[in-house]
Amino acid sequence: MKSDKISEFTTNRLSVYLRCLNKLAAAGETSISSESFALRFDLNSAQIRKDLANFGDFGVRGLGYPIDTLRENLIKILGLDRERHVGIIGAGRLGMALTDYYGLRRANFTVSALFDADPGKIGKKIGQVVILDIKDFSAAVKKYNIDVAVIAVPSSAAQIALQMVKQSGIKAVLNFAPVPLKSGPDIKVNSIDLTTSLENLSYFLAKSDDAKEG
Amino acid sequence: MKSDKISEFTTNRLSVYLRCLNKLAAAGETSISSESFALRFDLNSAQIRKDLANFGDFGVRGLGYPIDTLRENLIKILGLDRERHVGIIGAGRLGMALTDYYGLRRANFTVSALFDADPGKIGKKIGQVVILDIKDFSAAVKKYNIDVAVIAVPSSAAQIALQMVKQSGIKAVLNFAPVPLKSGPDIKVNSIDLTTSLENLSYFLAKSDDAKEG
DNA sequence: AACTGTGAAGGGCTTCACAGCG
DNA sequence: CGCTGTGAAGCCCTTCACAGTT
Repeated sequence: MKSDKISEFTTNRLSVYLRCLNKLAAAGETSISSESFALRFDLNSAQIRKDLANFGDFGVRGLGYPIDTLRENLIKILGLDRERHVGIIGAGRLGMALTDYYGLRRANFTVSALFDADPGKIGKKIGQVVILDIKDFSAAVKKYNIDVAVIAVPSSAAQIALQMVKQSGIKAVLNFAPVPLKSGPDIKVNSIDLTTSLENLSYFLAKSDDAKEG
Repeated sequence: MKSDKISEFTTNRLSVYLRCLNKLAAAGETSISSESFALRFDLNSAQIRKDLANFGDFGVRGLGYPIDTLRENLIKILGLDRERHVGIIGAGRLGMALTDYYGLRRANFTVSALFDADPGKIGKKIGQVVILDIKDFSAAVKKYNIDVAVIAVPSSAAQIALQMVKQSGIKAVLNFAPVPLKSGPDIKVNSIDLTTSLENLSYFLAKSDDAKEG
């Protein structure tokens, strides 16, 4: 184990590995080789061995990786063994859809509150989760021990929302607004940019069109 | 202009550039240098010049890039000048939220239909968009000229959905199911993996926790 | 003088290939 | 013999540095 500086490519793959291991465990499998594991993704087996070797010697030469202990190790490495509290900023369609998104629960993330500026929304509930006034954000962060913020507001409001998040002391942010945010050090902002994904598909299709036409 | 093989890193940045240019144009700016453009993202100016130089000599030495013509060029390059028709598979919360997501319209994508297997949903409408029986998918693809599919079904159904999409002849897919899909050549599958993004945040927080504890 | 376009250098992620262990 | 763990090679993306253009 020599975890210097782990790349995001690596940790993202660990997340994928874990989901696959969960399935294998449920199917009663007890061990797997890097080679047959790699076949389940579009990966080279050395990639998998290297990824895992960053965190420990989990494998057994001649046999492969024991599934149960590898699962437990990945859960610890990814921090999925502790509960996280999430505050979602923006109670639009996206914010509401995320509120009872099962993937959050599976990652041990609990949505503690939704926030919005619209007086017509404040006080309403999405399932168990209440919509609070955005003005009470900092207070709610302390009250509910919120450690992850989700930015689900229009692009024009995203930078201000991030500013508020930073001031509240939160260190981890998931951003859905399709704008480059100035974050700064010591805080992690993961952006999910639907617009870029769509335009990337558009580029691919346009390229194919052009190839056909000449 | 020597567009051999353009990397996805490049096209994704082009998408971000374009959005910024739209803002600049709306603000009445007429030209911008790669250096001051780079400051708006976390990028090196050479990166921007190289990205653009893949597609043409859009700049003017001594002056920078004219905003209007660069915008028009990026729109053409990304294929945003032609309308695309989208079919969304899965009329759950996510599918419905996407149906009237403004980002789709902005990229010149029109949602033609939603598809679901639940008889209780079939026939209902989300705004202007009707929910069709998934069994009629291939017919609807032809009828509406659908060229982009969005997979918004549970993980367990995602691979089957993709199979159906392939058989219908669609070449571009946006997948929200957090599973590695076997796609094959000649078809482009962009996955948006919320689970990985969340677990990546979890990893970051766990690492910080550990650093504090020793 | 200002700024683009680009060959060359640099840096990082992936793949190869094999030593070493069970 | 099978499979892991890993140094070295390969490959690709980014950054540097500067010649060339207006």
